[in-house]
Parts: sequence; structure tokens; C-alpha cells
Amino acid sequence: MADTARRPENRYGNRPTMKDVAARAGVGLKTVSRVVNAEPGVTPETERRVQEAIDALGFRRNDSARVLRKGSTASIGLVLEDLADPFYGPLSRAVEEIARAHGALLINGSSAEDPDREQELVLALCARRVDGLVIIPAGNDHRYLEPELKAGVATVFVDRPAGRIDADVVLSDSFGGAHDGVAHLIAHGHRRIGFIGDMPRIHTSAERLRGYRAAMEDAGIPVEDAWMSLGVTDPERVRRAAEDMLTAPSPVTAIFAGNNRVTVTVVRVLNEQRRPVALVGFDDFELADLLRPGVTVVAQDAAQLGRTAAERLFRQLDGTLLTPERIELPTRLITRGSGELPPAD
Amino acid sequence: MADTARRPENRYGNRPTMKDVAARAGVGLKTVSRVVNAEPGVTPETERRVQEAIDALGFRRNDSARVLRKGSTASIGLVLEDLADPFYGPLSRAVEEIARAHGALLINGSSAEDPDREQELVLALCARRVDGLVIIPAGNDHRYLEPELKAGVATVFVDRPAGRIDADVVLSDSFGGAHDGVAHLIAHGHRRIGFIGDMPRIHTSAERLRGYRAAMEDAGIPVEDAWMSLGVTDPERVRRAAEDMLTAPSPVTAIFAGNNRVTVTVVRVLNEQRRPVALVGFDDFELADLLRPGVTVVAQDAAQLGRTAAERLFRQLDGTLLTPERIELPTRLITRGSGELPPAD
DNA sequence: CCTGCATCTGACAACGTTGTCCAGGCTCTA
DNA sequence: TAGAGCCTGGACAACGTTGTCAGATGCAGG
Repeated sequence: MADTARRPENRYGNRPTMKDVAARAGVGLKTVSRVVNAEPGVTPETERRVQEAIDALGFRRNDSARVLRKGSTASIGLVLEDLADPFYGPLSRAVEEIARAHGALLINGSSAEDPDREQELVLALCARRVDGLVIIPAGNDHRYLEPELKAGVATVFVDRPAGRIDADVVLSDSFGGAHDGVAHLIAHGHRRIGFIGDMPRIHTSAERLRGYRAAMEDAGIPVEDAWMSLGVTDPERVRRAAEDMLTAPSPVTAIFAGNNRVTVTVVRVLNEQRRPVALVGFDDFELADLLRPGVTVVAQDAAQLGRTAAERLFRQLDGTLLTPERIELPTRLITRGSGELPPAD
Repeated sequence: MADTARRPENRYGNRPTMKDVAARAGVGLKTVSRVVNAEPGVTPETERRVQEAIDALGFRRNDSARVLRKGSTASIGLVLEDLADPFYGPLSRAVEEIARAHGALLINGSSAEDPDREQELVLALCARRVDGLVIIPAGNDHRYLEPELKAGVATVFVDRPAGRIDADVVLSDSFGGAHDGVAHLIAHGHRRIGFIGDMPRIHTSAERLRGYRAAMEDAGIPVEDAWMSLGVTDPERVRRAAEDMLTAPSPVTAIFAGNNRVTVTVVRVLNEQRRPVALVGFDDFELADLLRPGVTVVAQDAAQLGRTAAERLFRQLDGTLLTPERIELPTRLITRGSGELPPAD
């Protein structure tokens, strides 16, 4: 009875250590270490005895101790905005595959678009001594990373540049993509074009807005304030923003949506309109081709972003490095119908 | 010149330790530890000096050493099938939120539906001494986890039960959901109903197939082999399977799709058919309501699965537990049009 | 039988942190 | 002013592993 009530008192609930294995196999500690790490210089007979003890006890090497001794964790960290956002799934997966190919484990976390939380997460990863970091930044100031960079933690930013420090960054050509998308609408006869995007403090949003403005200016079309809605992300407010610009004194005949979440909401709103309104969205999304009309988008390749970033990270770690660089991947306009609707004046 | 060429020779590229901080601040090692951990018993003046040294050197505590000493890593592992699958995004995110609320970090990896890779990943996580594991199993035999369970690693399986060991599992009612979905089609007049699903060795697939058969049997409808397609996941083969059952000697008038990836492909195929074919899919997906017709689905709440599993995990860790249990969450039929089409005979 | 060499094995220190325990200095009271 | 008690700070061991190095063993050759 006293026995059943007894709980393991050690940490890890009494996990066996190499010492235990050594005792059971009747060999020295270091010999166990040799077997576990497949180092040479162990008789087959000895190895067998050790292996037997390992299996019998269910021993697993404690990597914390190993890391402490060796100095490298063979793991990298990924900090992104929201794991639930479909844009980040393929990106994350691509980074994981590259990491795996290099024998590293991926640890990831979401910043929930909160700069403080991003910093907290990054520092937690650094405390665990990850070998490198892939960061989709939420904040604008990454000077807190200076000691880490100096200490040799490989770092690559993705999707948005680092703030106030000099570091690698891999991103899509937001300016060019937005410019192309808006120019596409203009080419189809639109002149009153709305823009709905996220906060301009986010680099990609600012760039896309800039692309919108540039395309309009190139065509000599003055932009009205009522056509632009910034800092809007939650569906309710996107909906209102879209409705507002559709009923403004000079209503828009087309909308450019700054990211996939905005696009989806705008599609819902346009579905309820009597007259057709053209739409081009930034970011592709699944099923965009199945909607009626299909949604024309400016697509960026999330997986490619992840792959490029991860590869660059490991090249930093190889020492094949490399002054910080900015790598911009092109976007691709995919026409599916919604962006080719003529203006319904 | 010799100076610029010099690279840090220590591991971690010369990261400062508490000893360095202590030396710089002119205090003892343990005092630094106290400051870092906000332990009481340090004069404000001393604390200030220590803090200054920490900032100046860019010191970050080495968590490996801490873990080694303390025995708890404050981290949990999540092993899922594919991060890029939209079903797992919200699940993963939910687990992360709960972990965060408990002050734990989430480490996750994809098994790519490969049992060996699952085991490899799980053991890597165990070597890092995660406190607990949330596993979406790919394999059917988890006896390799016995030592871990014995050692007190909290473990919860999600979406599919563990194989050959006794462990907590949280899953959706696949049988009931499929039964409801198929019964719904029958209630709308269908008798020739097709089923396309994944390999029956996957528990959820087998259960959904069982639900389909049961619903048909309840209605007294004999099932023809040509109406069933199992072990089919990639789009190309799903497409062919769907086309085959639509052109069989006794062609189906409705299809039940076993998971969201299948559903999406089937939608594409049905879009190309001249006559309307009814469709109910297992798993909800974004934009299902925007398609024409909207896609009727049996929805499971991925986030809720994740939350439930994570909460249970931490209850195991609290010691508030708990013999292994099987928790089945109900599904919900969401009618949107595609499942209510009458048979076009 | 001893020497030299190669092969296998184990003792020991170190990695950076935290828990334990004790020393020294201070304040307060009698 | 002495003694008690409190507060602050530091010395030291321990966590589980790996690298270093030296000891033990076996064997061949003199």
C-alpha cells in the first residue's frame, strides 16, 4: 500500500542514466557513451552487453547534458505570426524539411503579431541555444538580437526585413506584385480602384500600398482617400471598409486586397453585390480557382520563401558566409476571372 | 589583420556565462543566479550592478545547463502529420496557446505520415526531455514509448488512438459523423452513394468507412464494390476514382468524401459534370460556403481537439490524473447545398 | 621472460546552472 | 555593549554527458 502510493522522487521520474546502464552491463561509464554514439573501439561482445542493458532499462540519452558538453544543439528556431494562417503552413513545412536534411530539429512558435511576444519567444529559443533562427518579424526593432548575432547565432528574416539591425532577409516583391496587380485592373479599364490592407507599420503592407499608389500614379489617376483602408484585418472591419468604398460618392469599380485574409472577406462582400466588382488579391489561396468568378491573385511562393531562408541559414552555419543580404523573390499574377471583369459604371 | 581573422574559438561563439557576469559585477556566481531568477535576498544596489553587467555582456542564461540541473524543460512536443495541411494549423495553434498558458514551449515536427519518421521524431523529443507529448500517430505500434510512459512523460494521442499501448486519446466521432453524413444523403433520396477515403489502416479512415457501411445497411441498401475507393489520397487518383464511380454500370448519384483533401478534389471533378451530383465531405474547410453550391460537410473542431488534448496533457503533469481515457468529440453536420441536391437519375 | 605495440577500457574533469549551507555584517534589544 | 536574529553574499557539489588521458590486457618478437 505504501508502495503503490510511492511516486518516483527523482526528476524525469527516475530515468536511467549512462551510469545505470554501465552498472547493469558491468562496464565503465565511458564505454556506454561509446556504444551510444557508435564510436569505434568497443568489442562486439561488450557492445552487445551494453545494448542489452540499454534496452532492458529503456535508456535514452539526455540531450541537455550532451548539448551542455558539446555546445551545439542541432536545432533551429522558427518564429512566425500564426501557425493557423494557411500562408505559414507550407513555409513552416519547407523550413522543417531543410532542417531535417541537415539533421536539425525545428522548434517553432507563434508571435501572434505581437512584438513583445516575438522577443520573448526569440530569447527563449536563444536560451535553449538553437543554432539558428528563422524569424517572421512582428516588431520593428531587433536590436535585442545584437548579442546573439555577435555570439554567432545564424539568423534569417523572412517576409519582412529586420528592424534596426543588419541581417539576412528573404521576402517577396510586395511592391512589384501590388503594382502589377493594380496595373492589371487599370489595363482592364478601371480607374476607381480601392485598396484594403493591413497596418502600414508592417513592411509588406506598406510596400503593397506603395505599389498601389505607384501604379495609380503611373496611369495618371489621382487616388481618393475614401478608396483606401489601412490597418484593417478582422473580417467585420474589412467588410465595412469594402462596403464603404462601394457606396462612396465616387464608388470603386475594383478592389485590390492586401493579403489573403482580406481577400476572402472581400469575396464574401462582393458576392452580395448586384453589380460585378473586379478583385485582385495579394497571396494565392486554395480553391481560389473554384469560386465564380475565379479570383485573380498576385501569388507568392511561401514554400520557396521558407526553403530559401532555411538554406541560407545553414550556409551561415557552414561558415560559407556571407554578408547580410536582401533576397527578393518575384511574385506571379494568376488570372482567373475576378481581375478581368470590366468596370460596371 | 590577425585580429580580424580571428574567430571565436569557444562553443556558442564565446557566449558569456554567469561566471563572466559575476567577475564583471564583482560579485559571486550565485548572486548572479539570484538576480537572473528574481530570487529574493539581493540588495537593490547589487542587483543594479549585476543587471548592468548582464546588459553589457549580452548574457543569456543557458537553458541546457538549467534543465540538466532542474530536471524539467518546460516544453512539450507535438508530432503531427503535415504542418502544411490546413487541418493541423488550428490544432497546432490551440496546443501552443495552452502550452504557453502553462509557461511551456512547444516543439513540433511532422511525421509525413511515415511511422519510422514518427518514432524518430518522438524519440528525439524524448531525448530533449520534453515534459509531455501530443502525438497524431502515423504508425500502429507505439510500444517503443513504454519506457517513456514509465518514466513519467505525459502523453496524449490525438485524432487516432495509440497502437498496442494504453494511453489517452482525443478524437472526433468519425463513425458517427460519417454515419450522419451518409444518412443525410439517403434522406435526400440517394441510394447509390460513393465513398472515397484514405487507407483503412488509418483509424479515422476505417471508422468513416464503417460509418458509411452502417448507414447504408440501416437503410437496407446493398453496397457495390465499385462505389468504394480506399487508400486514395493524391489528387490524380482521387479524380480517377470519382470519375470511375460516376461512370460505373450503376453510377452513383452522390459521393461521401472521407477527408478535406479528397473533398476538394471531388468538388473539382463534380464541377465538370453535366448532371448535378450530391456531395458531403468529412472535415470543414475555408470557403466551403462560397462555392456554388456550398459544400455540405461533417465538421470536426480541430482547435477543440488540440485544446482538449493539451489540457489533458497538463493535467497529467499536474498529477491530477487519471487513468488513460478515450475522449470522443462530436461532429456537426453543416448543410450548405451540395448535400441536399436530389438524385439525378 | 621481457619489451614494445596495439587495442580496449575506465577515471576524471569539464560544460553552466541551481540548491544547500555557512560566514560575516548588520540591526535590534536588554 | 553583548547576544540574538536577520539579511546578504559566496563556496561547493551536483545534474548527465563527452573529451582526454592513462591504465590494463593481449599478443608478437627478441
